[in-house]
Amino acid sequence: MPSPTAVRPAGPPRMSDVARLAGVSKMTVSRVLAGHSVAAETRARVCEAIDQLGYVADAAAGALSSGRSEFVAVLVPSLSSSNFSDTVRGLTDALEPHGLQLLLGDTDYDLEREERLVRSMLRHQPRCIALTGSQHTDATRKVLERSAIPVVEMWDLPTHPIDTAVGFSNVRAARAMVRHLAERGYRRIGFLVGASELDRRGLDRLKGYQAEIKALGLGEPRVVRLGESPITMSHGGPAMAALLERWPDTDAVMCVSDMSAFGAIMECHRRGLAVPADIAVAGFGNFEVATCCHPTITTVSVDAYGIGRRTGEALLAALQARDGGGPTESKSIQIDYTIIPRESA
Amino acid sequence: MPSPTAVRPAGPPRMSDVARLAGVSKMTVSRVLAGHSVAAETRARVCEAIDQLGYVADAAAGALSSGRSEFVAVLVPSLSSSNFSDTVRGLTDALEPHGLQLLLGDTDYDLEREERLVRSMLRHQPRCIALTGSQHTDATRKVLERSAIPVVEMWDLPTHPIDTAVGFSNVRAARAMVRHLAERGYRRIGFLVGASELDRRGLDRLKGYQAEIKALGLGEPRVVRLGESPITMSHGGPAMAALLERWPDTDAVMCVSDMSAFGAIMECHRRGLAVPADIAVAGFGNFEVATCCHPTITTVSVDAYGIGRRTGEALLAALQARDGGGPTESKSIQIDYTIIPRESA
DNA sequence: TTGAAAGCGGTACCAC
DNA sequence: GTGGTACCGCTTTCAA
Repeated sequence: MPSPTAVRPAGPPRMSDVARLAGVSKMTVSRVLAGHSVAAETRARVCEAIDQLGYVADAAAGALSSGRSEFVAVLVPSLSSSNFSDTVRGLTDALEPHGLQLLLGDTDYDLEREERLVRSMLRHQPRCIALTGSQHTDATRKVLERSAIPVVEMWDLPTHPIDTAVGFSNVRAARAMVRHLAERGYRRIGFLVGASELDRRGLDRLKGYQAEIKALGLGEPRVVRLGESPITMSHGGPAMAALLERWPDTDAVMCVSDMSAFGAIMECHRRGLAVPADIAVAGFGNFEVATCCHPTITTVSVDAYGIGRRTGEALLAALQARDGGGPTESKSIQIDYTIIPRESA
Repeated sequence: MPSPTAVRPAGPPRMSDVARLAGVSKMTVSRVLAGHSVAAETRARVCEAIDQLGYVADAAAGALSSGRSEFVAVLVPSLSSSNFSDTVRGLTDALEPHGLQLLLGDTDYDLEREERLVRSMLRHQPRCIALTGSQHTDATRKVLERSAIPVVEMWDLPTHPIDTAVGFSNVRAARAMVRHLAERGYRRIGFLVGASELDRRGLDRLKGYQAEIKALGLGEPRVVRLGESPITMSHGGPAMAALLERWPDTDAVMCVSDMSAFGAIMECHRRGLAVPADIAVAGFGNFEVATCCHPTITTVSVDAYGIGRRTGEALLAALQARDGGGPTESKSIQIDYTIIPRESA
């Protein structure tokens, strides 16, 4: 025996329910929610009704109706790398206060997967999107262009960014580290990096290493390529072993990340090699392990959080420019990096 | 001079555009997209039109119309902890093949923030939601109940789960580790943990430590509470220092996580203490650092990925049960943990 | 300051 | 197998 007024089967309350309870129209409820001007008394009644019903506005309906979602799509290669989770935090801090909701995905260093994720996220009509790196499939580029939303590429400074880029030159950062080691008197410098072609930032660091070794006339590069991205702590040990096997007289090792450097140092401990007395080790990224490890690790500090923060700000600026009808000017935003000398090199 | 056919201002193509180009109705396009039965030839024409226009279906419209989104809300305390990012990966692997999209948020170990995020995510009408831990504000519980979607709590086995739980007893796991150390002959066992009241899993481990120390008659507990969650590598050093200051004759230390244990071991290195000869150290979580560190760290291995995976499966089951009209049976799913003896203890 | 009507872009449902 | 129609829940627009 259904009561004559209760027609809807059940389900959560709707805006019309709130309106009825408050004795106003849907529009007034909508205005209260949007923070538009409504008589204080009316507003109070509406708020009370909302509370009483536990009303939660449907974002999908709102997005459909207004033609704008509150999503920002964000793609990083790996969520478990502290690098990228710091970047995500920066993005969150920049965007959340503006009522934007991150739609997060990890590509697992796989460009095909990136493409799938981009497509999937685009279905939700994000206001803008942040990608990591400058390498994307042609299809990804095309679909992004067609979507016509602001795009920021992070962690790199591509020569031809899709739109805006926030990052630094991994090539130059690596060169700076080679110079640092050379200035300390090291001459037989090796480099440990992953074997995968997918980690462009790692490959850029390798390229920088090779270039500077050549520029300084330090002989043949001593490169060990081993393991998959993301490079983790387990990488450094075997890579260091391989390096010492092939070039036993190596006096310094640069690693593609602090994770690898840590593994390398532990391998030295196991072999009874003193760091840096017998062999110096340098990392990249200034991860926490670099400061906690014994010895502490000389590294390149990159402001991962800042990359996220600046990316968020760039996206906001692009959205505002768009709303204001202003020109969407694309640019490259350079993030600083610093060599941090510590005990290991 | 706008052409007479081009009425819409611009914007991305719509389903009606695809339909017109393919010479079919919107419904047929919709069916093609949904994989329903459509004549092969018709389907081909529609697909071609989709390709040609670069059409991307609007998920918000679909969700509104069908009354079901493809979102799964997921809340973890911290994205940068490898524990939780492994869990997220497990969830992704379980849910993505079913076309579900993760809506990810990190609470930063803050229950108020969790409440805000839950509210915010609920606006998107997620099909279900996974939370971390068993502690939530009353408002969070209420709003979840009202939402009437399946809820899974991860990483813990609450006595009164909201709905379903996937986890293990942190109390019992910690007790097991105390027993392990006692069996190895250690008697003056300390415990390092964060000072915050917010990390319930850490506090449960502390509780387990205290209970087992008492049960075994190992004297007064030696507890150092220091630092904020999430506990990172930087925690262990100062905490170890504080412990040795207060109880210099300590012969073994349990840490709330491997991160802390690593920091503690490095502190021992700095002080010239041999691990485990002078002092044993045990961790929790079986993080990568535990296997790479020298000495390798004795720890409690927890299947973080499995928690995510099982949670995803539980959510899928709940959704199916719901669709099938079956009863939504709530339950606790127990995840295994194992003591892994290594060099450090 | 408030309300009524139209419609956002899809899908469910029922005819054909 | 395919098309027409109503409608999901909200915001826009315009009128009162």
